[in-house]
Amino acid sequence: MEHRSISIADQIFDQLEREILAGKYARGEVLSELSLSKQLGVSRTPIREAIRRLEQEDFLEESGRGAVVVGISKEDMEDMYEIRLQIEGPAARRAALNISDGELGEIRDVLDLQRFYCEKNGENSSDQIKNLDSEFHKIFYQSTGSKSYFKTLYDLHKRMTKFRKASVSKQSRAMQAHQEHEAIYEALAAHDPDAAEQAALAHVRNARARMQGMEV
Amino acid sequence: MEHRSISIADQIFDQLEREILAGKYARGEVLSELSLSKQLGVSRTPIREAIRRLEQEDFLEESGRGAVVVGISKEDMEDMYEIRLQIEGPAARRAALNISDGELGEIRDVLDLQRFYCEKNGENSSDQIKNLDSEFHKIFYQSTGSKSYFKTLYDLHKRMTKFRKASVSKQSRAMQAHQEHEAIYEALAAHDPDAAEQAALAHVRNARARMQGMEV
DNA sequence: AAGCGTATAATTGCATACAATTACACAAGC
DNA sequence: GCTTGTGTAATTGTATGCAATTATACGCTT
Repeated sequence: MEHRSISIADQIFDQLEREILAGKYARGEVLSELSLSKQLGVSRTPIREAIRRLEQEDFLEESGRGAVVVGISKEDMEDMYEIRLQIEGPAARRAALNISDGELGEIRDVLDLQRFYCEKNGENSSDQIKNLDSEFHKIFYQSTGSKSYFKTLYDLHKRMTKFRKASVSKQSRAMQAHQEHEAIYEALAAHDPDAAEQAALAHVRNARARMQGMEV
Repeated sequence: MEHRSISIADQIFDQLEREILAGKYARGEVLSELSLSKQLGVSRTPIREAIRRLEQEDFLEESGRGAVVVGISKEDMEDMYEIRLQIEGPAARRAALNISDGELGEIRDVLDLQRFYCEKNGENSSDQIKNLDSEFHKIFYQSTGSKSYFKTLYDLHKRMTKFRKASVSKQSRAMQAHQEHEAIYEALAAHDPDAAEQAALAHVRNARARMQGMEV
């Protein structure tokens, strides 16, 4: 084999990351190795590894007693939107030029599912919509063909997801975001850099506007 | 105490990161937990933790047999310069407005030392100059007062450092970079956003030009 | 009642043992 | 000659034990 198999530590890292991004843990909440290990039925070692990696990602922060969940301030959010407004245009241009048919298909599937959940508006639709939102941006950024654009933008996106707990839960806003995603998709499918840039920037601007109407 | 004390794992993480950035390990080289633990005289546990954090930072990559040092392509470097050109201007403007006297003093000290090593051009001046270069950018980015600008730009800078093995070793280029740093310092000390933006962008452009004349 | 010091409980840091996986070499078969 | 299979060595994955650090509660002093 070329790669190590998926370890317990990997699974726990993914799970904790997902849960943190989903807002399961309040900011400032303490995660202790021992309690997590008892709760999840594994030893402290893989838990420890997952926590350390999350600390490295700045999702957790060490303190005297356990790892605490870090919060994001509204100012941080504004800064991240500002940064995205500067680099997401060129990224969209690249994506329009480089995106493959396979990637377009993946995005198409994601968007169809997203529309489904938006219209359904069921019990846990909110989490699903947020996951699909991440998936959309992941493929979009990957299609730039640039490791650095992808890493920079996707890191920002993950960070921002943590803040958007309640934001996308309102159906009208979720639908609005979905339609902006569709516009980006159209531009990418047409391999039109100008349209892609415009659509991507409009999406960031609108997302920022939606965020600003919220309380922290 | 509020914080955990500096652990062996932390020290090893710092050391390995520094060594990787200094180019001690060739790209593709394999770091095994056991050999590192024997070599450094500690158990595998802290080694393991350091390696996992470095993997999280994309400096190492897991493979079937140990963690391998990841390389950076010239294309990646170009992309990172492109990204920096887009966000380093606004960052410099913020820094000019927000920087404290304390931070200005720290930068002053770093630049004086850097000049010293540039003129000395001794045996291991190259490593020192590179460390001071990182230190300069670290303080510079911190002085934006924005966590997100700092994280985004400093991440990019660390990544790029890995590539610049031989670049700053040439004395003339090191001195050139130093003078560009001085120009940024002047603008920051004068709290002049326009000048800071110009100086920062000029530095990025020149660094890119210096890089482009190199072989991979 | 407020502050300080100590004892104790909880938690992390590290080491080590063992299991499981993976890679590698070498030989057999086609 | 190339592939395939097997055995062995090397390496990682996980659990656990113990030491050390840290936080917390409680009693003492002022």
